[in-house]
Amino acid sequence: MAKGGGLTIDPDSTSFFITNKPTVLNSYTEPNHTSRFKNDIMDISTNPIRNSGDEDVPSPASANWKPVLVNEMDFFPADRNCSKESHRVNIKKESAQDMVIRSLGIKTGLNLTTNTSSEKSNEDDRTNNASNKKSFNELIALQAELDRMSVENERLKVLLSQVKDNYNSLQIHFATLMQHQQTRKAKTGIVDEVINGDKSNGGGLTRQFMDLHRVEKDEPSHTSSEGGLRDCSRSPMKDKVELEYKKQKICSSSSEIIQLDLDKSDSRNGTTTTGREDSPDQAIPGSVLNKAPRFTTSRDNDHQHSETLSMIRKARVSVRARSDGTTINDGCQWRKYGQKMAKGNPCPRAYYRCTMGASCPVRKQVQRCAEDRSILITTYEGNHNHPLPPAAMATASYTSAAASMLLSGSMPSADALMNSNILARTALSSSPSFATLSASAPFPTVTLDLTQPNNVSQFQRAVQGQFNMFSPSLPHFMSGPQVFGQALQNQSKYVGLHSSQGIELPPFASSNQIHTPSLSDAIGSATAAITADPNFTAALVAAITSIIGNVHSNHGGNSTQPTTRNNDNN
DNA sequence: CGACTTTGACCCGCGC
DNA sequence: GCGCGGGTCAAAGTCG
Repeated sequence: MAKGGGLTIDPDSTSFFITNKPTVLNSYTEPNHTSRFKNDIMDISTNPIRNSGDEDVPSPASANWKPVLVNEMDFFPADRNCSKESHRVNIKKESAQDMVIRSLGIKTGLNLTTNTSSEKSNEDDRTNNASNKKSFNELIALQAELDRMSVENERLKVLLSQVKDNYNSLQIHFATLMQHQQTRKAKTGIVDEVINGDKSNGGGLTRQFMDLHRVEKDEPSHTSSEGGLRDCSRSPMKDKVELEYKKQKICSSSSEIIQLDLDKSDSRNGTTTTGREDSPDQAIPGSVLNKAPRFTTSRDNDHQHSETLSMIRKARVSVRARSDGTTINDGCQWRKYGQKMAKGNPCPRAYYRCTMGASCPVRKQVQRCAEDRSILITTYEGNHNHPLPPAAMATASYTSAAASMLLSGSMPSADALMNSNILARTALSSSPSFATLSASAPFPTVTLDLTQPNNVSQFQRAVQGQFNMFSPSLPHFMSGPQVFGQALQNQSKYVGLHSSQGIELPPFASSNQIHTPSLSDAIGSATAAITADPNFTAALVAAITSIIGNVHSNHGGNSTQPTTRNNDNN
């Protein structure tokens, strides 16, 4: 954003950020950037009558007219249709404003003039009316603006509520999978790689998730043999029926298992649980749901909780982009604390730590691709514990959007989020090449491949389409101004201009070069920002793992998984 | 002089 | 238990 001073954007192209709240947005506004929204406010409140020839509103034909810097969101899509020339916007607004005033003028005019009509001269009346009307115009305009913002606020509240529901659903799904695996472990006593994962706090847990669906799929066939291990008094047929029921229950909705997990975390956090008020324990007597919680102790839950946190902490976002520099300029400050030669890659891997916060845990690894050394692979890990600078915030949208697409796909409902098959399909269909999930990496990793211009273009289109739909399943932070910053629009338009014109995007600007904004930089800082939201990271981990698991099961454990790729390229 | 980079040593998990 | 590899530490060096 700050580095995008030279970036001018055609205002017609900012069509997909119309749903944000203006007041919040302004808090992210850099004062030296033109804001159409702020201009609108100023036009209405301080300068209601302005002709197209006014000096402070340069005409597009004039020499000093410049395209509008799209540094903020435009909340008035109706205005956008005629907003290419700012003075037309003013005229239109004035007309609409006058209409409002006229429509209200009957009432207000009577109130203001009836008491004075018989006591003052016509000149006084005209003077008073003029001044009253002027101030009243301002009041009316402000009131109208306030009303509009209130409506927008209400709409955003509804949207936020929907997003919260979606997030809860995702969390529930995650907890379900965890609990299901824990239950199965407790039942069968099978010692597999999951247990190995317990020691490694991250890698094994990933595999644990990847195995979830495979295990689930194989469960019926294992039931007869494992039944004796679990409980000799239970018949295989009974186990099978209960397992089938459990599978259905897990796939369809939340359960007591989930509720217990949520309650645990809630009590730990000192917050209250939203939603889930049913008590399936009584509702389904004798079902496996009743028994399932008994297989897991509080110690197991604690361990599971720590595993979850660890996994969340280990979730990574990787970006592949071309760059000549040693690293990408992503808006954050990094300190190099190590460098190692990684196996299978002649290029050293550098380790960086975020130094913007006192004890910011965010780290990133930078390594050149072995096959193509012009490609720089940057992997981010951890959550920022400090506010991100505008330069980093601005570009956060891209990676966030990529992850969002993986999370939400095109599905508008929370149920869709629960359906990881759809998620996987969406991940395949909507982002087949520029965003991939790593199944073989030790940690769940989202990889954005921006080395191909087509990918950039595709990514930009997908992001734009996603935001146009503004799916309710979009994570809540995705709707915030911290993500949809003004420079995002700059960046997106920048990308759009280049991609649409078939011009290859500039390579990564290195930190030690004169910096010009690029999508690659945007991605880099966006990746850093995406990790700033632990809730999202948790949801991301859940979604990724569920996708991986479904792909795993859908392909019957086939190793050739089209949605996965090892971003290590080793 | 402080911030940052370099680089060898060290720690730890994992596979054999 | 041992070796390997990834990740981190910390002292020394470098730079502005």
